[in-house]
Amino acid sequence: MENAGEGSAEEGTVRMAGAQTLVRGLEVLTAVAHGPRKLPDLSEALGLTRSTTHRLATNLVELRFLNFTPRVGYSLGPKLLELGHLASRQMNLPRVAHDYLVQLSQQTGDTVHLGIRDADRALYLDKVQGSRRIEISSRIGERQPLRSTGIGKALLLDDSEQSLRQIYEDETRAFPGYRVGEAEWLERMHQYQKSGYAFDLEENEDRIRCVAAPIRDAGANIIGSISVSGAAQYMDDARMKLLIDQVIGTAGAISSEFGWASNTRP
Amino acid sequence: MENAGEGSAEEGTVRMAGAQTLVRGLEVLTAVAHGPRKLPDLSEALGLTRSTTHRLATNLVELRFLNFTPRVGYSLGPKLLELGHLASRQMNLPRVAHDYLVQLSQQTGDTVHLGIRDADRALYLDKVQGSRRIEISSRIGERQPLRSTGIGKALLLDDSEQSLRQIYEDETRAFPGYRVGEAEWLERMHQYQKSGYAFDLEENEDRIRCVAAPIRDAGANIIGSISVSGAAQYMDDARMKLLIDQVIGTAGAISSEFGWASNTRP
DNA sequence: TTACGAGTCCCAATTTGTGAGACTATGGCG
DNA sequence: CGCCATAGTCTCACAAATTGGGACTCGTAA
Repeated sequence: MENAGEGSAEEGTVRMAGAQTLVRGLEVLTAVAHGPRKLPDLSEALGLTRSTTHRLATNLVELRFLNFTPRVGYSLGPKLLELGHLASRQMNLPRVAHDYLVQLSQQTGDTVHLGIRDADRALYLDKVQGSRRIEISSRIGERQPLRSTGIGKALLLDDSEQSLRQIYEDETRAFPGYRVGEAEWLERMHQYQKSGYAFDLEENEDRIRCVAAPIRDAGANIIGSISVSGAAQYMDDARMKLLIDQVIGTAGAISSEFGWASNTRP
Repeated sequence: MENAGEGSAEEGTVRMAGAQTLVRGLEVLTAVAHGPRKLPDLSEALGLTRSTTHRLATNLVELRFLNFTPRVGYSLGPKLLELGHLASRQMNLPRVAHDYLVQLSQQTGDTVHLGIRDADRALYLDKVQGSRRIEISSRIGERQPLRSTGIGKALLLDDSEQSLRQIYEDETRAFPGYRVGEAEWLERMHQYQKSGYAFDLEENEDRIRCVAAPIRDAGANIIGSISVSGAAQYMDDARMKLLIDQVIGTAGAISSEFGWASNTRP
């Protein structure tokens, strides 16, 4: 009852339901994505004849999905810029992320949060309650400090040293009494930045620990973050270590909905 | 020598060389661009049967060019974000614009410039000499003031009142002796902002007048500008008025290479 | 000049896409 | 509580659209 039983994801070219021409055309598109290509390169890369490739490419050019520059090759066209931009307007993080959050919550049994950066605070956009009987005192729409929450720290993973200092000091002014000193905090943040995740070790709320990771868009910019939070009794160091992969994995899956591809290099 | 003689751009569905399925699929894509659509809407809008539309859409979803949300409809997918982003990396203004500049220069007989904003100055990236025997003392790579050049003013057409004042005052400090007063200048800029073009009335260089217009990207941001410059003797008010449409037209054509679509509304 | 590579075009064979409609699932309404 | 309406999914026989071999045209390099 599955569609196309032999769905072994070989290498891009999976067998699909009746739209060969469309699929091939779009494959041309993605083949060109990695840099301008000439017709023979394309036809070889896709395993198509020159005729077919040419017809496809010509149509894509006429519809402005590709540019053609004689003696240079085909490159991505304006229509993709246009659609890409419109796509980013249509996406919205909470809607796209929600299902992933639910799934992560079920896998871990813990409460999962989604947040974005709102000026100099972390703004909580979604919360999926875990199965354990622990209440976490966060609410959707609430703004929390960046420096002491998992969500917040994950949002800072691309910030410069200077920017981090700035934030730490601003928040110290606004909320005194944070128990991690500046040097120590910066040290930890550097570690998190290298590793691609962040912890909250009962810093923001007593007895609550979190594992968090950033969500990125097509430009690799951090557009949000997720965290798994639990009572310290369930969150010993060993378990937090285990959660890292799951949290990064889920964040990565959401990121790829926003066009992020781990192999995007300038 | 033209491509496709009968190119009356009726309404999306133009007849083209052998790739119906591809074209239809891409039409589905652009139909979804204007907001999430349900299957029946799509099939009616494109004049296709439900079956066909569904097959196309399904394939687009599998390739991540579309998202499907039950009970909501189809929306643009992550792959478009990804390709849009890559496309913007492949584009570069001078290369894309050059041919348009040459064409505009030939049409008008005047010298045409291309510039971008570089911090608080206008940076000249390209210059196409006109047919008249007039030397204009600009050079590619040169940085000029924003407030007194056509190129510069066109770059400011989206700036706020506050930002304009700031720039005027900064440049007054750097280059005293500009003959247009602040109030007058702001007044003119407001007029230009409303109209979508800008003049340089011998402000930057004696006896030289320009007509300029901005180039926009998919997000409607101003990414550069072009200007037609000529000796004042050839550039009376009447001729400048006539040039406006040509300059705006050329700027618009370049803009559309960058995914700008005049009908892009939030 | 010849040779070559890249792009363009043509046409018969047939693979592939098409559309009518049956079928399923889901939510709203009487 | 069950029935209708709506949205989406799937199948199949037919025919239309796509395919690819190869010929043709440029323009550049040798």
